[in-house]
Amino acid sequence: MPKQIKPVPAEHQPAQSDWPLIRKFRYVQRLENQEIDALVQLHQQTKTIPKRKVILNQGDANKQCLIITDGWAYRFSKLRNGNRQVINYYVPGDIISPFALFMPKANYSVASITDLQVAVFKPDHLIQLFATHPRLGLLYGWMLGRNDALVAEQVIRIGRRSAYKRTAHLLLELYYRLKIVGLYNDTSFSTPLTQDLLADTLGLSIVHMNRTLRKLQADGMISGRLNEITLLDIDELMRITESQPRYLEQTQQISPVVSQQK
Amino acid sequence: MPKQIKPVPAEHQPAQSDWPLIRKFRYVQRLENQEIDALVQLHQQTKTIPKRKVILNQGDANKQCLIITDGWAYRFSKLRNGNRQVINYYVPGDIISPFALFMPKANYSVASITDLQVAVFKPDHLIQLFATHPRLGLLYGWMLGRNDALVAEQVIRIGRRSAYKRTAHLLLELYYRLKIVGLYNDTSFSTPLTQDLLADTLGLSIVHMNRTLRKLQADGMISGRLNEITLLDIDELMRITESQPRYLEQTQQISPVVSQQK
DNA sequence: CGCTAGGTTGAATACGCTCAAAGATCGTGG
DNA sequence: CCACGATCTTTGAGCGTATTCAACCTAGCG
Repeated sequence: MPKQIKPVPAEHQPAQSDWPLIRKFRYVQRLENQEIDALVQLHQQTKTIPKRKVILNQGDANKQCLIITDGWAYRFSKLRNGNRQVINYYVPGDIISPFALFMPKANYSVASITDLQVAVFKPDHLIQLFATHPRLGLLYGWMLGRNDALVAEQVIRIGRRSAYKRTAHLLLELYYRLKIVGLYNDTSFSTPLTQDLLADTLGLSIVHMNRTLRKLQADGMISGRLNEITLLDIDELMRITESQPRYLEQTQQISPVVSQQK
Repeated sequence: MPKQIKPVPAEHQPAQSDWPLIRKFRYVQRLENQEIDALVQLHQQTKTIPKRKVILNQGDANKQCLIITDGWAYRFSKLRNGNRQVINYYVPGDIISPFALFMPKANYSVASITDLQVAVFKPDHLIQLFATHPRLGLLYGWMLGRNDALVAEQVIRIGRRSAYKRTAHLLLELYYRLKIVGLYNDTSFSTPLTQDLLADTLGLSIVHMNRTLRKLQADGMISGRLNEITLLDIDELMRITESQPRYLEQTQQISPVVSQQK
């Protein structure tokens, strides 16, 4: 039973179309009803995946795309010595295997953290989706670009930031991502993360991860546990981490009018 | 005057179509002549960019795509304290701003290392390119997926690998990437990298970068300077870094036959 | 031939790691 | 409803990898 905060309704859209992915798209782009319908189609087939399960192994065939509608997952690589590195998280509205249409095999493993509610679609489905709704193709591309920025940000975090700033920066990022799909509560949000997983995300040891979180707490930056964390001083967090959620938002209309594609 | 090793000719293709980007695509996919022609079109307008110049600033409008045909560049972010983190390199055959069609603004800065020879095209050009040649759309998607793997690999490198392994791993990656576009010589390749730039790529200090390179040399793993480096024991390098150039290659035919898209 | 960017080396320091052990918390079954 | 096990969190102590500071060396270029 996922303990997400109840989503706040977006604008005024029929309940059926209130999937997190659609919410994410509508956050950056006005959608026609037709387009919304087509995206709802993508959510036709749903499936549940138990928590703590490896969904995809490095090298597996990329047979399907999964849209997360509830729960969290992560993409990772495991080294021989047992070290694990988390590349990115998937939260509601994110697609697992977004490149399935283009790449025959998965380059990295993916595992669920919580029980997962997903919509399954065949990669091929995208071909006709984009042919029928070119703007959705552009939105899909936007999503890929956003994912790219997310991973680039992860590089910067672990490459040139101290443990303290890494942690603060990631927490901010998660806050903003969840906010976009409505999974927040003022300056609090809930996560299924453990310190262990966070450590493997930020390239730190568990011990140091713990000490860093304690320090953020002692400094009055955060409060609560990971399962329900509150950012106490967002301005200061933004300042010290030099965060610019710009890479999450890009609020301009992507393509006011797309040239008629035939 | 870029001092690249002279490319070896790929298969048996007219000289005009021997652009690195096309070579990269043909490495993973058989192309029809029509498709090659269309890609050659993309290279119509060329341009030279001087070395050590910032080509794109974080936040700049993504007005054009640049295909590198000669030279190196890198994408990076600069922090307030002066720290710089390199996210990825661009070598011949790579596209700068591949998401320009989808994202209005650049999320990160890009700078040239060497003098750059580039082909310039308008992002919009891709729309009709993909409409006319759907398989090129898939190849473009493949390229984006490959870039994603490249950055993910960078995360793993700096997150959970020692300085020694990071360095070895990056050198191997560069070797394989250059090999695909023909810029290699047995187990040697030339780079315009400095230890300073490498350090900012791998999240190390210059001093430690230097010591690490010295150690790799002392261990008989590499020889020569960065401007013309030789990998002396590729098998061993692959073993200790657990490298799997799979993420660069994915040699399967991406889409034997694409369903007719109208 | 001197300047400048880049490379090299030594020494002291620090950030984060490992090892070790003890508390907390939560789910589950008796 | 309590007890137990499993997972997760916390804390202490010693160590090591990589950092910083400082200096000197080297090579290419004008």
